[in-house]
Amino acid sequence: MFGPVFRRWSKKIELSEADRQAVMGQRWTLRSFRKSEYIVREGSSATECGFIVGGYAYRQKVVESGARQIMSIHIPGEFVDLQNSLFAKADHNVQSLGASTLAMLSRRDLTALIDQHPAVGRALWLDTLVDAAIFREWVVNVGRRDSRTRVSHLICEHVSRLQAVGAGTELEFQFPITQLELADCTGLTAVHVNRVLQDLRQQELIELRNGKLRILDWTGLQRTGAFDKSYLHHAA
Amino acid sequence: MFGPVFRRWSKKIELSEADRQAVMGQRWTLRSFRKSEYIVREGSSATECGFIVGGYAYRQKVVESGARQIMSIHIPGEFVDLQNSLFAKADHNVQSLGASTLAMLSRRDLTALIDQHPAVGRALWLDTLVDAAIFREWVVNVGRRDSRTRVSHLICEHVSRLQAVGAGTELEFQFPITQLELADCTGLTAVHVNRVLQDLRQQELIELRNGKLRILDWTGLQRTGAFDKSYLHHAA
DNA sequence: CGTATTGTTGAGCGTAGTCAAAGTTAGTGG
DNA sequence: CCACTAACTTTGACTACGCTCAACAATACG
Repeated sequence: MFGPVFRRWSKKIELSEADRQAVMGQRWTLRSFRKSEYIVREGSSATECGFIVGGYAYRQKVVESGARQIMSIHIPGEFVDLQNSLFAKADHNVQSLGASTLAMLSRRDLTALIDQHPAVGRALWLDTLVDAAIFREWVVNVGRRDSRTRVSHLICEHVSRLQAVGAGTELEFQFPITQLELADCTGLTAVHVNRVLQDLRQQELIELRNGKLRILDWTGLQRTGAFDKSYLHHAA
Repeated sequence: MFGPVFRRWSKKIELSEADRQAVMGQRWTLRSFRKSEYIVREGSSATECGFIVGGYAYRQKVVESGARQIMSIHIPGEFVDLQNSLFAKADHNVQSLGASTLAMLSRRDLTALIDQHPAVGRALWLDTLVDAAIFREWVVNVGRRDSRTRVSHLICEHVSRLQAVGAGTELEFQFPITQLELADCTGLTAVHVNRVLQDLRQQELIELRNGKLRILDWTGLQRTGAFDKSYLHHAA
């Protein structure tokens, strides 16, 4: 359960065995979420904070017109509502992408943990800095790239992050994202995403079907997506 | 010189007199930048870190096609390359908007300061969390709002942040942003920004001319920009 | 005073959006 | 296990918002 968390942290900071034990020794509560279920709601005061054990989750905001914009997708081992729980009120929503399981900890326990183990606090800080780098990249993606590049870039980022926590170099993942969600990630419409996906499939770059993503040409996909992973700050 | 910094921090965290003295006692170096001059370059390893004393700066990335996307604009009192200096390599550029002056500190001094004064470290962490909230809002702005709303929202954010550091409730600011820069903030072209600005002027919402911004109708502007400042986390 | 930068205008175009309907897959309960 | 339904994907025709290109005007600047 803690594997992905420590694997991620180990690339950025060294934790002592005591730090690790402290993290594992917390009173984590496992909670399951169904597809599209809300994990955190904008405006609520988060009393809990947690990381993903299985599945995916995304951050999201809904604008006046009713349109939704997704701002990031999170994978196992990542904390999803740290930012929200450190502020008085959550400024965005978090939803489950497909079904997911999270390990939750009370805000109180979390602050105590950070106080007693500064290295853990530092790790969490670095996490939020990487998160910020990813948000910046998304501004660029949505602001200055065409539809094909946008969608490809998104896929590249996701695959690259999975690889970094050791999901291996597999070229076939379970990725239960719908075209509507993909559209909300890229600032496009579902109809247009559909056309882009057909194009990418025809170019034999990827195949995304029935919640399963298959990378057919990883190099070509990175080229098409103008992807340079340095903003992810994966050591090595 | 430190006024805006402490004014901002005081809304989120309490600093002791010792903390404050420690900050002011550092060996800050003042540096001036000309319009559009680079403050940090992508790929460089930042050895210094600093905050804006006067003027503005923005974060930016250039994509393959040569297009530039601006990801945030920073005002006096804000730290601009904290994120970059905590990583091995900067993952984006920082440029001066108009002429600006920054107070710089070596990375080494900064880390020492944080270690000796945890409250200062905490304040900086909260800063980066607010930064992240702003990046998220920009993703939404660029991804899901039409051009008029986008430009209005950007202006609202800027004014709102200035007010928060006590630039008063003035309705006329010096804001030396060009239409090209505005376009790079919003993911539009300079030509289209020009047309949007004419529209906003005609609707008697704002007037932006010769580097001077005048708010004619603050309520109307917020409505047009679908602006809700809660994501800025200004206490009170 | 001359030159570079920025702002403005117009005409035509194209990427992505809208709307609507049919086809497909997944999920649920009888 | 099948039937029914809801969610998602695909297709086509048409539209529109914002882009491109190009030229000219105004402003800032050295």
